[in-house]
Amino acid sequence: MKKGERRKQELLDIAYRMFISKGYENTSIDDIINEAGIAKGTYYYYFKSKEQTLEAVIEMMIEKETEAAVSILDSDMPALQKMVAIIASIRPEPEEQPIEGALMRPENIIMHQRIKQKLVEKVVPLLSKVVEEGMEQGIFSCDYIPERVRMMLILSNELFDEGSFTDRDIDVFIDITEKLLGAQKNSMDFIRHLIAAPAPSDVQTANAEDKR
Amino acid sequence: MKKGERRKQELLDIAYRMFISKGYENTSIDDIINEAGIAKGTYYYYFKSKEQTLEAVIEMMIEKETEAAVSILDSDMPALQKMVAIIASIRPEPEEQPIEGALMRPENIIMHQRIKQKLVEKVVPLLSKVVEEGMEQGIFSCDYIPERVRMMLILSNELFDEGSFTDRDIDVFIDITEKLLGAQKNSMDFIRHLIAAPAPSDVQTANAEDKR
DNA sequence: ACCATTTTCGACTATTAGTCGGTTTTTTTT
DNA sequence: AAAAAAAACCGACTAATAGTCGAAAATGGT
Repeated sequence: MKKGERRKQELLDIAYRMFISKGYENTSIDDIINEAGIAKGTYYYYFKSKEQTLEAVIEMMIEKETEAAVSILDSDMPALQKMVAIIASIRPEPEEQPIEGALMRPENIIMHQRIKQKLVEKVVPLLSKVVEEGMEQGIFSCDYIPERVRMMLILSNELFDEGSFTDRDIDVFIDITEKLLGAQKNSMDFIRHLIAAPAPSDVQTANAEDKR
Repeated sequence: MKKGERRKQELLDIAYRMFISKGYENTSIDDIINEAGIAKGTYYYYFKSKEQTLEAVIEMMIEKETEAAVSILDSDMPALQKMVAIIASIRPEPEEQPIEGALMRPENIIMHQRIKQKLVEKVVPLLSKVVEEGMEQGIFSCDYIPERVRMMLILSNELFDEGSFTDRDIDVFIDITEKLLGAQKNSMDFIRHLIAAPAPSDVQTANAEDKR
């Protein structure tokens, strides 16, 4: 009952790596089992189908990405800072960025799409909590919070996940986010640093800046 | 030089119908050629690959859907009315709605995604023109028009293409669209009629809060 | 009638997801 | 420790399917 779990995790890790690097469609079961050094039957002892493997892999990714967000939520920073931190935490890590933007390549649309969908699903309640806190702190002012948060996330996903966005996109996105949540003009300028910046660290400074 | 064109169109029509009704993934080349009564080789004489067939089918759909929009643009209604008409014209026809919401089913994500993407690409310039006209008419007031229009379309696609949206979603979408384009409060309520049929429009309360 | 071009054919290959009955390994029971 | 049961594993096999290829048939101009 223990060995099985380890094996399943091993297969999951391999699948994860291969899906990311070569894409879901371009990864065959044979690829996976060769890498793992096991037989076909063993693979299907652990997974009902390739499809289901994808499901599990995505589940795993989302889990990993949201657990950081949850701990941020439970901390006691001010709402805006939480927002910064959470949004930063759900941006895909560089290692997860498949080579040559493979995630955006046509053959990987499925995986990409699913990840986005699940991520939104998971993050909406978290960010909604933050917005509620922000309302108490007088930073935000709006109704229908989950719906608004969801739209914000959808927009951010669709606009910025693919590499091709402009400064104008960012400007408009900030503008609309502020209006969406009823925030002060320019109060959400920190978003700029979360998106475009090739600079690695500096998540802390984001908050420092918007108190002008 | 004539027969070929007809045949290609015929295959395209068959592929279109089958992709829509059974989904892209669930339609095999054999399905198509059986329906058409031709041999494998003939099919591949006209199409390089299944993938490329999908490309052509989508091209065809988009073309059909946008040509109506273009003629609306060229007419001389007031801007708001044009907007209504164009948005209405790009909503998928019932016949194109695959059975049982097949377009949203996982196996059809690819096709669905591509259609949305291409449609946005095509419609952004058209609606941008309308918004420009609307600005001259004093209805809208904003900068970065194409970016804003694009966001509006992305949101509408992601929110309303799948069946699962609420009245709240519509309310927030209207609110945000007005703010996005700098339109008068409630001036874009007509969107409600373009999206959902069932609900009576009494749920006006959404924006009552943030009037300041 | 002849040739070139276009169109058509269908058998064949290659890849791949998934199945199945049996074998080995591990754990539990006696 | 032996036997039984359960878990983990094996790999040959099936079925589906995208795509290839060389040859045959239709077409059209001269």
